Amino acid sequence: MSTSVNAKPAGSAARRVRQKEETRDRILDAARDLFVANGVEATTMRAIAARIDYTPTAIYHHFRDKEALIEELCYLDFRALAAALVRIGEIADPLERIRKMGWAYAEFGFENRGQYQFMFMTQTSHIQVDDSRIQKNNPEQDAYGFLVQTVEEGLKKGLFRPEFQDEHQLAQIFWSGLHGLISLHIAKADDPWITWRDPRSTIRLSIDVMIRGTRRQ
Amino acid sequence: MSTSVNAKPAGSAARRVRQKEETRDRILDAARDLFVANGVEATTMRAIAARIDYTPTAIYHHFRDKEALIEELCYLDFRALAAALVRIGEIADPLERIRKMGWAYAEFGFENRGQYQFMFMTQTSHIQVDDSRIQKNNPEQDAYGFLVQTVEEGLKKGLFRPEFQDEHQLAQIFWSGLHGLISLHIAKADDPWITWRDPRSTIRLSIDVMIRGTRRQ
DNA sequence: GCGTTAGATTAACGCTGTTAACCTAACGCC
DNA sequence: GGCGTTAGGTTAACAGCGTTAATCTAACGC
Repeated sequence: MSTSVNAKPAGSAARRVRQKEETRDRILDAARDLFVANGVEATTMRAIAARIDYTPTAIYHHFRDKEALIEELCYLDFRALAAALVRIGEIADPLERIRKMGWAYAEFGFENRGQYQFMFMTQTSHIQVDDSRIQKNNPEQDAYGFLVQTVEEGLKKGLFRPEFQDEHQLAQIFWSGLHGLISLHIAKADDPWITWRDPRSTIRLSIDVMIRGTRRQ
Repeated sequence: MSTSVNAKPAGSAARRVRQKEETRDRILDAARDLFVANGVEATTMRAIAARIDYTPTAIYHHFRDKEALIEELCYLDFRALAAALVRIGEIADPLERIRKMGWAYAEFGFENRGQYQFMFMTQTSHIQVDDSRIQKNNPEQDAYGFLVQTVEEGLKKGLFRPEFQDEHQLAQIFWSGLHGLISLHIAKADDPWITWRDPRSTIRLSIDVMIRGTRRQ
């Protein structure tokens, strides 16, 4: 995954700016690699710096502190997730769209365990992506808003059983059903206590269960 | 929640043993309080020691290191969870038992957010409760085993749709449906991005969805 | 050519988990 | 009853952590 969102600026003396952005991106790439490999907590600023042959202090010229670095990666990953879901928006039937979204969401989680972990499995009460950076309800940027919209469409078409009235509550049921399996699989994958089945097969069944359990008749 | 599992030993010169156990329990109680209040990572050995007026080094006479201390609390909490579920075992109908177990499980999670977090939401690939300490499949000690047994009973009675054959896979669907909501609520409770609904109400609906989605006809 | 600027470095601070060395009170034993 | 042994506790210290103040230096605009 490329770290930079926009193209680099070109120009005569604006090379400085470009070089600074390149350094910034190298920091982000190194941080992502180490976060994914060893976890956020276990990754030190010194290790990130060493990987790109800088001193730890250099990072602080690009990011306020370690938390700001994590936050920036979160922001990029939330956009990447939304981008992975967005072409599914073309599917007309809301239920079928939910099915495909769920599948794509789970795939993102299993393929990007490290990112998934610090996007959804760590307490982020203060690490919050600035509202101004991700446009709420824009499907290209806000995956949760996209799901809520799809559920709302299904509600309007009367596809769900009458006890479901609230698009947020219903979206949260779908979301957490998938998140539960993905996150348990990430946290407890190596735990011999649990006899794990193939997670993708369980995800498929789980989506079926949730759609069958919520749709009208 | 009491930390000690067994009664203290009584006797003439075995007071030493009893006193050591009392200190050990005070360490565990202090650690639990701080873990729950501030999280595992943010809680320092020095803070735990200070809370009971010992030096940090004293803890190391009772626990190998911080990880062993966490592991001990995990062990106690897994037993506490299983104990909270065990009287539900009396309910005859497996589906109704699953419903009640789910409800009790979620209640445990919402009421013990700190414990829940380090029981199910943190990577425990090395922190593993010794197999010899919790008896697998004993409902009083192994909550997951209890769920699998209940699902298995339902499978034998033909209560589930034919595509569900595997008691582990089905148990994992039920478990992760609840875990998803509990863990998202713990990790993202303060995130203004998500419009949260009352979690207990969503849990009730979610259990209904999963039972309706899996039961025969 | 020169003052200014900004990315990078060196050195250090306070904090963390952990350990070696020691201290001391209570034990079993003669 | 005195004594070596034991074990829970302390003091002091180590290496490594995130972070920061002071400094160095190379390139910029004028």
